[in-house]
Amino acid sequence: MTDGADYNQSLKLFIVLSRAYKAINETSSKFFQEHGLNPTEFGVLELLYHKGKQPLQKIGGKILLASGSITYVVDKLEKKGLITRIASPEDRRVTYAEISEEGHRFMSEIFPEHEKNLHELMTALSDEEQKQAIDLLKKLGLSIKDLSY
Amino acid sequence: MTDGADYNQSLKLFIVLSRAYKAINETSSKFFQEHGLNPTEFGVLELLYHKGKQPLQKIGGKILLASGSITYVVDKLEKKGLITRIASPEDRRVTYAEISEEGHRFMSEIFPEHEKNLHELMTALSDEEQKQAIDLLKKLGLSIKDLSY
DNA sequence: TATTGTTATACTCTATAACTATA
DNA sequence: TATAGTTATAGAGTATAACAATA
Repeated sequence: MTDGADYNQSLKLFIVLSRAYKAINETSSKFFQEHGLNPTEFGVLELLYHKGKQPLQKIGGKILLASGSITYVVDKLEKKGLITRIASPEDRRVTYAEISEEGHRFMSEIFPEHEKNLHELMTALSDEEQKQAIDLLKKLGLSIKDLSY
Repeated sequence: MTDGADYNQSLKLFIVLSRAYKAINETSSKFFQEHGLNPTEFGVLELLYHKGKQPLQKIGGKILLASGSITYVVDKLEKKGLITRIASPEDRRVTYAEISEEGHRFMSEIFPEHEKNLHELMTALSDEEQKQAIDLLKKLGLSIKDLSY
């Protein structure tokens, strides 16, 4: 195989990867929006739902958002009553965001629905094919992360 | 296998798919930006580079952008000297966007570099694994598109 | 001095609606 | 009437920089 063909195959992989991602993401985003959230807000809420309270700083790191933007997103979620700010007793510079009772109830309802939606979108692939795809994409994603250091 | 486990696997596939896509996309976006373009502008330019001149209307359809937004993007590319507007002789309502000589030179330089970057990002997967990934993702992407009709 | 989070501000991108000109 | 593209406008989301409080 020539290098040219190789390049072409990588481009093709990028294209099908983009299309699959965008198709799924579009569906998910619509779902979030129906529940009054944008993808960033859902991401923060999901983080707090699954990993417990987090310093704002840390949320910014995980969601890749500047500190000023975190304040903006956290404000919005707090105004919706889905999270609360909690001052850290150890370090008074630090503020935690924690999911509220209402937020927890909310996520308990919509997260399984989100999972179900994803499951339905994935039914084109058999169980075994999904496993293969997961392995390949995990390998790919991890290696790229390594490259970017 | 229970339904629960199934759902979990779909979620996992979504997560690794998102991570891989975002990692690649971030790298590509940075590359575009280094050359003065955002991903949308690159997308339009790539379309014109590979498919020849297109009515603005049609560009909007392919890139999924409202007509007012297309005007905005095309304006920017035109100001950069990378494309030109051409009035249609047959239907005077129609305007084509065509890549300029400068735009063509520009793409002849950066597109192969873009491909090379992608190729390097994909080297974690063997030739055979890339083929598998392409098949799986194509299958997935197509089926989701079908679902959304 | 460095770090956390907030505030103020500006910018980019996109959508919408009203419009012009053509068909 | 319908369509293509433009213009004007507004809004969401993000980044940046200056700042206050704390370490």
